[in-house]
Amino acid sequence: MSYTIMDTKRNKTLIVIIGPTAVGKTAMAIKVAQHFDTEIISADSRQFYRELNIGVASPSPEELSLAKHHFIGNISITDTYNVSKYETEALHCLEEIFTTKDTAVLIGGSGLYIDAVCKGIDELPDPEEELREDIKKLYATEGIDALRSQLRILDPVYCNEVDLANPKRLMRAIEVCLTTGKPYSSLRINQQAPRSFNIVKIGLTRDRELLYNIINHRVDVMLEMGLLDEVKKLLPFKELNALNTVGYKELFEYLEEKYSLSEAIEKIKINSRRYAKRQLTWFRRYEEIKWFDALNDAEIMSYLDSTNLR
RNA sequence: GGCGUCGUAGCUCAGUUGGUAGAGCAGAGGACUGAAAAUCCUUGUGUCACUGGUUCAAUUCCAGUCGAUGCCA
Repeated sequence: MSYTIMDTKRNKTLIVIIGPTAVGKTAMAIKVAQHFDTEIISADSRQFYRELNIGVASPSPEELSLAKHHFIGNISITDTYNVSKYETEALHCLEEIFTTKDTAVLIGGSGLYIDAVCKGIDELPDPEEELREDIKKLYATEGIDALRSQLRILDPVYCNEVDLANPKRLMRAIEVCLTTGKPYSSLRINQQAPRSFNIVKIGLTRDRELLYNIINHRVDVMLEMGLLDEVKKLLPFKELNALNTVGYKELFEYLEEKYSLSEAIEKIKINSRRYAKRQLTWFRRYEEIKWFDALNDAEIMSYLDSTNLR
Protein backbone atom coordinates (compact mmCIF):
# COMPACT_ATOMS: atom_id res chain seq x y z
CA MET A 1 0.00 0.00 0.00
CA SER A 2 2.57 2.51 1.09
CA TYR A 3 4.68 1.31 -1.80
CA THR A 4 2.05 2.58 -4.24
CA ILE A 5 1.90 6.02 -2.62
CA MET A 6 5.64 6.44 -2.65
CA ASP A 7 5.85 5.20 -6.18
CA THR A 8 3.21 7.68 -7.23
CA LYS A 9 5.00 10.56 -5.65
CA ARG A 10 8.26 9.60 -7.22
CA ASN A 11 6.72 9.84 -10.64
CA LYS A 12 4.91 13.14 -10.43
CA THR A 13 6.69 16.45 -10.66
CA LEU A 14 5.55 20.04 -10.47
CA ILE A 15 7.84 22.43 -12.29
CA VAL A 16 7.55 25.84 -10.66
CA ILE A 17 8.61 28.83 -12.74
CA ILE A 18 8.95 32.10 -10.89
CA GLY A 19 10.48 35.49 -11.57
CA PRO A 20 9.74 39.20 -11.54
CA THR A 21 7.08 40.78 -13.70
CA ALA A 22 7.94 41.18 -17.40
CA VAL A 23 10.91 38.83 -17.22
CA GLY A 24 9.34 36.40 -19.70
CA LYS A 25 7.60 33.81 -17.53
CA THR A 26 4.59 33.31 -19.79
CA ALA A 27 6.64 32.42 -22.84
CA MET A 28 8.92 30.13 -20.86
CA ALA A 29 6.01 28.32 -19.22
CA ILE A 30 4.56 27.58 -22.64
CA LYS A 31 7.86 26.21 -23.92
CA VAL A 32 8.27 24.02 -20.87
CA ALA A 33 4.67 22.79 -21.05
CA GLN A 34 5.11 21.92 -24.71
CA HIS A 35 8.41 20.21 -24.01
CA PHE A 36 6.80 17.96 -21.41
CA ASP A 37 3.46 17.80 -23.19
CA THR A 38 1.54 19.06 -20.20
CA GLU A 39 -0.60 21.90 -18.79
CA ILE A 40 0.01 25.20 -17.01
CA ILE A 41 -1.36 26.36 -13.68
CA SER A 42 -1.09 30.10 -13.24
CA ALA A 43 -0.27 31.59 -9.87
CA ASP A 44 -0.78 35.20 -10.80
CA SER A 45 -3.21 36.86 -8.43
CA ARG A 46 -4.33 39.39 -11.02
CA GLN A 47 -4.59 37.26 -14.13
CA PHE A 48 -7.36 35.33 -12.36
CA TYR A 49 -9.73 38.16 -13.15
CA ARG A 50 -11.33 37.90 -16.54
CA GLU A 51 -11.93 41.66 -16.68
CA LEU A 52 -8.21 42.40 -16.38
CA ASN A 53 -6.21 41.68 -19.50
CA ILE A 54 -3.93 44.28 -20.99
CA GLY A 55 -2.82 45.82 -17.70
CA VAL A 56 -1.88 42.52 -16.07
CA ALA A 57 -0.24 41.10 -19.18
CA SER A 58 -2.48 38.06 -19.34
CA PRO A 59 -1.47 35.49 -21.93
CA SER A 60 -2.90 36.31 -25.36
CA PRO A 61 -5.40 33.99 -27.11
CA GLU A 62 -2.54 32.78 -29.29
CA GLU A 63 -0.46 31.95 -26.24
CA LEU A 64 -3.41 30.27 -24.58
CA SER A 65 -3.82 28.08 -27.64
CA LEU A 66 -0.26 26.80 -27.39
CA ALA A 67 -0.75 25.07 -24.06
CA LYS A 68 -3.68 24.45 -21.76
CA HIS A 69 -3.80 27.11 -19.04
CA HIS A 70 -5.67 27.04 -15.76
CA PHE A 71 -6.56 30.01 -13.53
CA ILE A 72 -6.46 32.59 -16.29
CA GLY A 73 -9.63 34.69 -16.32
CA ASN A 74 -11.37 32.07 -14.20
CA ILE A 75 -13.11 34.53 -11.88
CA SER A 76 -14.64 37.99 -11.93
CA ILE A 77 -13.43 41.13 -10.18
CA THR A 78 -16.67 41.05 -8.19
CA ASP A 79 -15.94 37.59 -6.78
CA THR A 80 -14.28 37.34 -3.42
CA TYR A 81 -11.22 35.23 -3.71
CA ASN A 82 -8.19 34.45 -1.59
CA VAL A 83 -5.10 32.27 -1.27
CA SER A 84 -6.91 29.59 0.60
CA LYS A 85 -9.48 29.02 -2.12
CA TYR A 86 -6.71 29.11 -4.64
CA GLU A 87 -4.71 26.50 -2.76
CA THR A 88 -7.65 24.10 -2.71
CA GLU A 89 -8.55 24.62 -6.34
CA ALA A 90 -4.99 24.48 -7.58
CA LEU A 91 -4.35 21.21 -5.77
CA HIS A 92 -7.50 19.70 -7.27
CA CYS A 93 -6.46 20.88 -10.67
CA LEU A 94 -3.01 19.39 -10.22
CA GLU A 95 -4.45 16.08 -9.16
CA GLU A 96 -6.52 16.10 -12.30
CA ILE A 97 -3.54 16.81 -14.51
CA PHE A 98 -1.49 14.11 -12.80
CA THR A 99 -4.04 11.46 -13.71
CA THR A 100 -2.78 11.66 -17.28
CA LYS A 101 0.58 13.45 -17.05
CA ASP A 102 3.69 12.98 -14.98
CA THR A 103 4.59 16.66 -15.06
CA ALA A 104 2.76 19.95 -14.56
CA VAL A 105 3.88 23.56 -14.71
CA LEU A 106 3.13 26.16 -12.05
CA ILE A 107 3.96 29.65 -13.13
CA GLY A 108 3.46 33.02 -11.54
CA GLY A 109 4.70 36.05 -9.77
CA SER A 110 2.60 35.97 -6.61
CA GLY A 111 4.91 34.50 -3.98
CA LEU A 112 2.21 33.87 -1.43
CA TYR A 113 0.21 31.87 -3.95
CA ILE A 114 3.23 29.89 -5.07
CA ASP A 115 3.95 29.02 -1.45
CA ALA A 116 0.37 27.97 -0.86
CA VAL A 117 0.66 25.33 -3.55
CA CYS A 118 4.17 24.21 -2.65
CA LYS A 119 4.01 24.28 1.14
CA GLY A 120 0.39 24.81 2.09
CA ILE A 121 -0.94 27.35 4.54
CA ASP A 122 -2.32 27.03 8.05
CA GLU A 123 -5.96 26.31 8.83
CA LEU A 124 -7.41 29.75 9.41
CA PRO A 125 -10.90 31.09 9.01
CA ASP A 126 -11.91 33.06 5.94
CA PRO A 127 -12.81 36.65 6.72
CA GLU A 128 -16.37 37.48 7.68
CA GLU A 129 -17.33 40.53 5.75
CA GLU A 130 -19.21 42.28 8.54
CA LEU A 131 -16.48 41.78 11.06
CA ARG A 132 -13.86 42.96 8.62
CA GLU A 133 -15.89 46.08 7.95
CA ASP A 134 -16.13 46.78 11.67
CA ILE A 135 -12.40 46.44 12.11
CA LYS A 136 -11.73 48.66 9.12
CA LYS A 137 -14.03 51.23 10.63
CA LEU A 138 -12.18 51.08 13.91
CA TYR A 139 -8.95 51.77 12.07
CA ALA A 140 -10.47 54.57 10.01
CA THR A 141 -11.93 56.37 12.99
CA GLU A 142 -9.44 55.69 15.76
CA GLY A 143 -6.24 54.94 13.92
CA ILE A 144 -3.58 52.32 14.24
CA ASP A 145 -3.17 52.70 17.99
CA ALA A 146 -6.67 51.36 18.47
CA LEU A 147 -5.69 48.25 16.50
CA ARG A 148 -2.53 47.82 18.52
CA SER A 149 -4.23 48.02 21.89
CA GLN A 150 -7.01 45.72 20.73
CA LEU A 151 -4.48 43.14 19.55
CA ARG A 152 -2.42 43.50 22.69
CA ILE A 153 -5.39 42.16 24.60
CA LEU A 154 -6.34 39.45 22.11
CA ASP A 155 -2.87 38.14 21.26
CA PRO A 156 0.12 39.58 23.12
CA VAL A 157 2.37 36.91 21.64
CA TYR A 158 1.68 37.96 18.08
CA CYS A 159 2.19 41.59 19.09
CA ASN A 160 5.83 40.78 19.66
CA GLU A 161 6.25 39.27 16.19
CA VAL A 162 4.09 41.40 13.97
CA ASP A 163 5.06 44.63 12.26
CA LEU A 164 3.04 47.00 14.43
CA ALA A 165 3.15 49.67 11.73
CA ASN A 166 1.29 47.52 9.22
CA PRO A 167 -2.46 48.01 9.61
CA LYS A 168 -3.41 45.09 7.37
CA ARG A 169 -1.47 42.61 9.47
CA LEU A 170 -3.03 43.94 12.65
CA MET A 171 -6.54 43.90 11.23
CA ARG A 172 -6.26 40.33 10.00
CA ALA A 173 -4.90 39.14 13.33
CA ILE A 174 -7.73 40.79 15.21
CA GLU A 175 -10.20 39.31 12.77
CA VAL A 176 -8.88 35.79 13.26
CA CYS A 177 -8.82 36.14 17.05
CA LEU A 178 -12.41 37.33 17.13
CA THR A 179 -13.80 34.68 14.79
CA THR A 180 -11.99 31.75 16.37
CA GLY A 181 -11.85 32.90 19.96
CA LYS A 182 -8.20 31.88 19.95
CA PRO A 183 -5.03 33.89 19.63
CA TYR A 184 -3.92 34.22 16.03
CA SER A 185 -0.40 33.19 17.03
CA SER A 186 -1.65 29.83 18.29
CA LEU A 187 -3.03 29.01 14.83
CA ARG A 188 0.06 30.01 12.90
CA ILE A 189 1.86 26.71 12.90
CA ASN A 190 3.58 27.19 9.59
CA GLN A 191 3.87 23.49 9.00
CA GLN A 192 4.90 22.12 5.65
CA ALA A 193 1.84 20.39 4.24
CA PRO A 194 2.40 16.94 2.75
CA ARG A 195 2.43 17.03 -1.06
CA SER A 196 2.10 13.97 -3.23
CA PHE A 197 4.46 15.27 -5.90
CA ASN A 198 8.03 16.47 -6.31
CA ILE A 199 8.76 20.13 -6.80
CA VAL A 200 11.44 21.60 -9.03
CA LYS A 201 11.75 25.38 -8.83
CA ILE A 202 13.41 27.47 -11.47
CA GLY A 203 13.77 31.23 -11.28
CA LEU A 204 13.96 33.50 -14.30
CA THR A 205 16.01 36.63 -14.04
CA ARG A 206 17.68 39.32 -16.07
CA ASP A 207 20.06 42.14 -15.40
CA ARG A 208 18.21 44.65 -13.23
CA GLU A 209 18.70 47.64 -15.49
CA LEU A 210 17.60 45.65 -18.51
CA LEU A 211 14.56 44.36 -16.65
CA TYR A 212 13.56 47.92 -15.78
CA ASN A 213 13.91 48.96 -19.41
CA ILE A 214 11.70 46.06 -20.44
CA ILE A 215 9.13 47.03 -17.82
CA ASN A 216 9.10 50.66 -18.94
CA HIS A 217 8.70 49.65 -22.54
CA ARG A 218 5.97 47.15 -21.76
CA VAL A 219 3.93 49.87 -20.07
CA ASP A 220 4.10 51.96 -23.23
CA VAL A 221 3.03 48.94 -25.27
CA MET A 222 0.09 48.33 -22.92
CA LEU A 223 -1.10 51.88 -23.53
CA GLU A 224 -0.81 51.34 -27.30
CA MET A 225 -2.82 48.15 -26.94
CA GLY A 226 -5.68 50.12 -25.39
CA LEU A 227 -5.11 49.91 -21.65
CA LEU A 228 -6.85 53.23 -21.12
CA ASP A 229 -10.08 51.91 -22.66
CA GLU A 230 -9.89 48.80 -20.50
CA VAL A 231 -9.48 50.98 -17.42
CA LYS A 232 -12.30 53.37 -18.40
CA LYS A 233 -14.74 50.49 -18.51
CA LEU A 234 -13.69 49.45 -15.02
CA LEU A 235 -13.94 52.90 -13.44
CA PRO A 236 -17.27 52.09 -11.72
CA PHE A 237 -15.54 49.21 -9.93
CA LYS A 238 -12.46 51.09 -8.81
CA GLU A 239 -13.10 50.42 -5.13
CA LEU A 240 -12.87 46.66 -5.55
CA ASN A 241 -9.76 45.00 -4.21
CA ALA A 242 -9.08 43.43 -7.59
CA LEU A 243 -8.59 46.90 -8.99
CA ASN A 244 -6.09 47.98 -6.41
CA THR A 245 -3.61 46.98 -9.08
CA VAL A 246 -0.67 48.59 -10.80
CA GLY A 247 -1.74 49.94 -14.17
CA TYR A 248 -5.32 50.47 -13.09
CA LYS A 249 -5.16 52.54 -9.93
CA GLU A 250 -2.89 55.13 -11.54
CA LEU A 251 -5.16 55.54 -14.57
CA PHE A 252 -8.21 55.88 -12.33
CA GLU A 253 -6.44 58.84 -10.76
CA TYR A 254 -5.82 60.27 -14.21
CA LEU A 255 -9.48 59.80 -15.17
CA GLU A 256 -10.40 61.66 -11.99
CA GLU A 257 -8.00 64.40 -13.02
CA LYS A 258 -5.70 63.99 -10.06
CA TYR A 259 -2.79 64.07 -12.47
CA SER A 260 -1.95 64.13 -16.15
CA LEU A 261 -1.75 61.11 -18.42
CA SER A 262 2.02 61.30 -18.65
CA GLU A 263 2.30 61.48 -14.87
CA ALA A 264 0.01 58.48 -14.55
CA ILE A 265 2.11 56.51 -17.02
CA GLU A 266 5.30 57.41 -15.19
CA LYS A 267 3.72 56.20 -11.94
CA ILE A 268 2.72 52.91 -13.55
CA LYS A 269 6.33 52.40 -14.57
CA ILE A 270 7.64 53.23 -11.11
CA ASN A 271 5.12 50.99 -9.37
CA SER A 272 5.81 48.14 -11.78
CA ARG A 273 9.52 48.39 -11.08
CA ARG A 274 8.89 48.35 -7.36
CA TYR A 275 6.63 45.37 -7.74
CA ALA A 276 9.40 43.53 -9.58
CA LYS A 277 11.81 44.45 -6.79
CA ARG A 278 9.46 43.12 -4.10
CA GLN A 279 9.01 39.90 -6.04
CA LEU A 280 12.76 39.46 -6.21
CA THR A 281 13.02 40.03 -2.46
CA TRP A 282 10.42 37.34 -1.85
CA PHE A 283 11.98 34.82 -4.22
CA ARG A 284 15.49 35.39 -2.91
CA ARG A 285 14.63 33.46 0.22
CA TYR A 286 13.92 30.28 -1.71
CA GLU A 287 16.78 27.91 -1.13
CA GLU A 288 15.78 24.99 -3.31
CA ILE A 289 15.75 26.97 -6.53
CA LYS A 290 17.92 27.25 -9.61
CA TRP A 291 18.20 30.62 -11.34
CA PHE A 292 18.56 31.14 -15.08
CA ASP A 293 18.79 34.01 -17.46
CA ALA A 294 15.25 34.32 -18.80
CA LEU A 295 16.34 33.90 -22.41
CA ASN A 296 18.34 30.78 -21.88
CA ASP A 297 15.73 28.15 -22.77
CA ALA A 298 18.28 25.62 -23.94
CA GLU A 299 19.98 25.54 -20.57
CA ILE A 300 16.67 25.45 -18.75
CA MET A 301 15.39 22.53 -20.80
CA SER A 302 18.52 20.52 -20.35
CA TYR A 303 18.47 21.23 -16.62
CA LEU A 304 14.87 20.04 -16.41
CA ASP A 305 15.64 16.97 -18.49
CA SER A 306 18.61 16.14 -16.31
CA THR A 307 16.47 16.20 -13.18
CA ASN A 308 14.97 12.99 -14.48
CA LEU A 309 11.45 14.14 -15.01
CA ARG A 310 10.61 11.86 -17.87
C1' G B 1 29.04 91.11 -28.58
C1' G B 2 27.23 93.72 -23.66
C1' C B 3 24.71 93.17 -18.96
C1' G B 4 22.34 89.93 -15.40
C1' U B 5 21.06 85.21 -13.11
C1' C B 6 22.39 80.25 -12.35
C1' G B 7 25.94 75.78 -12.16
C1' U B 8 25.39 71.44 -4.97
C1' A B 9 23.23 63.56 -4.77
C1' G B 10 20.62 59.97 -10.85
C1' C B 11 16.48 64.32 -11.04
C1' U B 12 14.21 68.98 -8.80
C1' C B 13 16.19 72.09 -5.42
C1' A B 14 17.59 73.99 -0.18
C1' G B 15 21.86 75.52 2.61
C1' U B 16 26.56 77.00 4.66
C1' U B 17 26.80 85.46 8.05
C1' G B 18 33.97 81.11 5.52
C1' G B 19 35.10 75.49 9.68
C1' U B 20 34.04 70.17 3.28
C1' A B 21 26.37 69.80 3.19
C1' G B 22 20.45 68.13 3.38
C1' A B 23 15.18 67.62 1.71
C1' G B 24 11.57 65.59 -1.85
C1' C B 25 11.50 62.26 -5.85
C1' A B 26 14.13 58.23 -8.24
C1' G B 27 17.18 54.20 -6.67
C1' A B 28 18.83 50.27 -2.99
C1' G B 29 17.94 46.59 1.04
C1' G B 30 14.25 44.07 3.96
C1' A B 31 9.47 41.96 5.95
C1' C B 32 5.44 39.04 4.35
C1' U B 33 -0.07 32.97 6.25
C1' G B 34 -7.34 34.08 3.37
C1' A B 35 -6.82 42.10 0.61
C1' A B 36 -0.46 39.88 -1.72
C1' A B 37 0.46 43.76 -8.58
C1' A B 38 -1.82 44.36 -1.60
C1' U B 39 0.40 46.29 2.91
C1' C B 40 4.54 47.84 5.78
C1' C B 41 9.86 48.90 7.54
C1' U B 42 15.00 50.71 6.77
C1' U B 43 18.31 53.55 3.76
C1' G B 44 21.48 59.95 1.32
C1' U B 45 29.84 61.21 0.79
C1' G B 46 28.49 64.09 -3.28
C1' U B 47 35.53 66.20 -7.37
C1' C B 48 29.19 71.70 -3.77
C1' A B 49 31.31 73.19 -12.75
C1' C B 50 36.77 74.19 -13.65
C1' U B 51 41.42 77.16 -12.68
C1' G B 52 43.67 80.60 -9.79
C1' G B 53 43.56 84.44 -5.64
C1' U B 54 42.55 86.15 -0.47
C1' U B 55 42.51 83.32 4.24
C1' C B 56 44.91 79.28 9.56
C1' A B 57 40.67 77.36 6.66
C1' A B 58 36.84 78.37 0.47
C1' U B 59 31.47 74.70 -1.72
C1' U B 60 30.64 79.71 0.58
C1' C B 61 34.31 85.85 -0.69
C1' C B 62 37.17 87.75 -5.32
C1' A B 63 38.96 87.10 -10.53
C1' G B 64 39.12 84.33 -14.86
C1' U B 65 37.42 80.05 -17.88
C1' C B 66 33.62 76.82 -19.51
C1' G B 67 28.35 75.57 -19.67
C1' A B 68 22.98 76.91 -19.11
C1' U B 69 19.44 80.67 -19.25
C1' G B 70 17.17 85.68 -19.56
C1' C B 71 17.30 90.67 -21.28
C1' C B 72 19.62 94.29 -24.54
C1' A B 73 22.14 95.14 -29.18
